[in-house]
Amino acid sequence: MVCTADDLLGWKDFPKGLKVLLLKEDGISATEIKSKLEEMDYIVSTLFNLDDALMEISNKPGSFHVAIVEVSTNNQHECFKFLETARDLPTIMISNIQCLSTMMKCIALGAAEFLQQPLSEDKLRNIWQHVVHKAFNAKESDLTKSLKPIKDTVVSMLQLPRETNDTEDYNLLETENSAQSRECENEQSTVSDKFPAPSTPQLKQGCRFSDDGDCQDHTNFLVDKAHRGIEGESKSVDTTCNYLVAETTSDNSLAEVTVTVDPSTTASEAMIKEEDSLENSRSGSSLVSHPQRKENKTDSISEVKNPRRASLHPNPCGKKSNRKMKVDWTPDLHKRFVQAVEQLGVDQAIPSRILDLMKVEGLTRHNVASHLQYRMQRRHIAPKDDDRRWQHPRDSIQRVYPQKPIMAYPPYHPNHGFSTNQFYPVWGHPSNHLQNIQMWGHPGFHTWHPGVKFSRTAQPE
DNA sequence: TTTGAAATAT
DNA sequence: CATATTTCAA
Repeated sequence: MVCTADDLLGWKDFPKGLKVLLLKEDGISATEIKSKLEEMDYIVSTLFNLDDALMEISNKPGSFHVAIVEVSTNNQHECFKFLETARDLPTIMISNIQCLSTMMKCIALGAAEFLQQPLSEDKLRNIWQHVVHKAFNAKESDLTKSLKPIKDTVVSMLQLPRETNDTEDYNLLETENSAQSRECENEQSTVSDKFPAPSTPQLKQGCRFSDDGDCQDHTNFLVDKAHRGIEGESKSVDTTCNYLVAETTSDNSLAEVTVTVDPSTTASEAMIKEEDSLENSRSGSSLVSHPQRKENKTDSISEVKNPRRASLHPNPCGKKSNRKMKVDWTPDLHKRFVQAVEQLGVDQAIPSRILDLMKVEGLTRHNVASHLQYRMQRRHIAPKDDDRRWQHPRDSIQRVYPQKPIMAYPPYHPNHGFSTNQFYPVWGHPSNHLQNIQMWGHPGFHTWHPGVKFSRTAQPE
């Protein structure tokens, strides 16, 4: 092993020490590539035929981080076999031939990338990306001994120093956000913590960390995303990142689009909502970043964090607000909320589940709970107006429940048109808001008693 | 630990 | 007042 988890701190120049298996029949150019890679501090083992290579990886499983395999017209079969055998090893195909079907087959068999020769330095230098990609896509249990340290390292690099100290940081985050636009290039000791996070239109800046249990740091988010397959199978490792974002279109339907975000510009999109802020441009409300105050749950690498960071960013306002910034419940955000609730049905519509369904990064369960409560109260006080605002004109997800609203209905009803203008969210028919309150409070209680008010606790009026 | 309601803050 | 967060008891 090049590096164990304990070596993390010592792993200064990240790609350094990654072990590369080079399978290439042409010894001369193999040597060339090898030496180039070694200049970049990769550790290269050259194998000249398939059998040796396969033996190497089977004898010492986990002893390579990445493989580079040359495919030619003659050895395709062998290459395919390699790919099939070495599924766990990120494998980069290199070739002098340009055969689409060969390329496709390689990729289909799991090749990480197909590179045309000659190989540029950049291509070679960046092969580590596939290792990281692999490390993050593999299930925790599948992480080999060689992959685990990689992941840990990357995690530690992405880890935010700011999470230990509280309040001070988020003001600086704001200032940073405006200016940090291109801080992505030279990361060494101060590794970027602005790793571009996926963002939704509502949440233009994807870096909001909450301090409670809902906190998902970027790393976790990425991992999570990978596990859910949201990001798709894209193995291409580029300098840009593909993000899947949800976009609310004008007709109120939720569409998913993939956008390509250049990491260097992502942050410029960040917008912080603050009372004095120069008007947030319309397009985006935004969640804002938070002070981190309590424990950091980043067990394994907690000591990696960089305490200097805090002092780097004096709090310009001297303001010590521990209070979280408000979440701006934009119509779009609210829409997602409503849809989540509808999908769940009233029985299941509890904050944590709603939160799950909403899939809005940075939003906390508390936010959702609060919103839930608030909306319910509103409903109680001013049912009419509010209800109107809740409805989604062309969105047929909503149903009218003339009778007892029971939950069991399919999650989506894409184009179900209603001709009535009596659209009310399942939980909130204006004339029944009291009952609804009762129902929300007591999911198990199914009898519907119009006009009877229930509440869990006495309501001081 | 999570929830809904109540208390507060902005 | 509106609307969010925080607190708190269950």
